Amino acid sequence: MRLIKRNTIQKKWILEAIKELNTHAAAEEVYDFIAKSNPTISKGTVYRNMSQMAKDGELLNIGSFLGATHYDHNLHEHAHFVCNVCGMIFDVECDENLLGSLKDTIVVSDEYKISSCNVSFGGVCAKCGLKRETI
Amino acid sequence: MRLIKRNTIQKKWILEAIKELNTHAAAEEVYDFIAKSNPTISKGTVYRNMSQMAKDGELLNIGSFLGATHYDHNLHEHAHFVCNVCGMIFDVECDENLLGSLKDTIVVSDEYKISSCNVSFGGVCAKCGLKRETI
DNA sequence: TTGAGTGCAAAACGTTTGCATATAC
DNA sequence: GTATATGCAAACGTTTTGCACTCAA
Repeated sequence: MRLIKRNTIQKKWILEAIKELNTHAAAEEVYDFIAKSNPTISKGTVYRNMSQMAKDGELLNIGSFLGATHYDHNLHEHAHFVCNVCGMIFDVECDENLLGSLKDTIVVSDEYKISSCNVSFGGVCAKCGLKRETI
Repeated sequence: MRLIKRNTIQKKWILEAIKELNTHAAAEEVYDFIAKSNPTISKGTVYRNMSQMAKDGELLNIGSFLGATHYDHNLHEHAHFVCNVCGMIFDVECDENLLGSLKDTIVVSDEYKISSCNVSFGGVCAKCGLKRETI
């Protein structure tokens, strides 16, 4: 277990970037965004911090889509829609009670202890759907 | 669009392997399993077939966990639990109606068209929980 | 002062791809 | 016979890692 935790400026940049981007960003996007104003930051630092922050509950790991792991600064439990064409991720407005109660309704098992719940939908977004029709 | 589809022996091996393994296998595991008896099969073929079979609905892509994409031969809609320590994946018995109705209850949006739904839980399985206690 | 965290570069990992060959139809 | 699917190996993009150095506490 980690006992001491330092507040580095890099970690501050990363949290700010995810919030400002507001696109359920992957590490690469966050790195690119920060590097514009602070080109000395390293990719390793971004990857290291983002996965640690997810473990610490400061970010939500919402899953791996189209090859990259995406994070959410919105810690409130909610679902996502992922466009399988362009990779765009939308927040999904679904029955809050239903989603919230999903965890409680599962049959209790002594095989595992649940600590997180991930609901994601896949499909095609309106923009990509239109593009396809015109081809 | 693919017009013709051939039934190769490799595809047969792959489907058999996933069913026999019955572990929500990733491509690497399937390759290793087949290679024991048929060492000439190539990884590229396994990857190509598994992703195509998922698109065709012959397999279910249940998501990317701990770095690899996992598939299910059980096409019936159900949820999964993933152990964040050992990567073991369990089928989760949860209220069937609840899971089935989740898709229907989401607020209709003209931003996207949903075609798949993925529910996964994360945590620690009993085996890994025990190991931790003894450390 | 000191060790947690950084920057850098190399490597690891899962996956995709190009191409000549083999094979299902 | 023909074009799809294969085997192989090289390449790709994401992520992890080792190491010397920096800087927050």
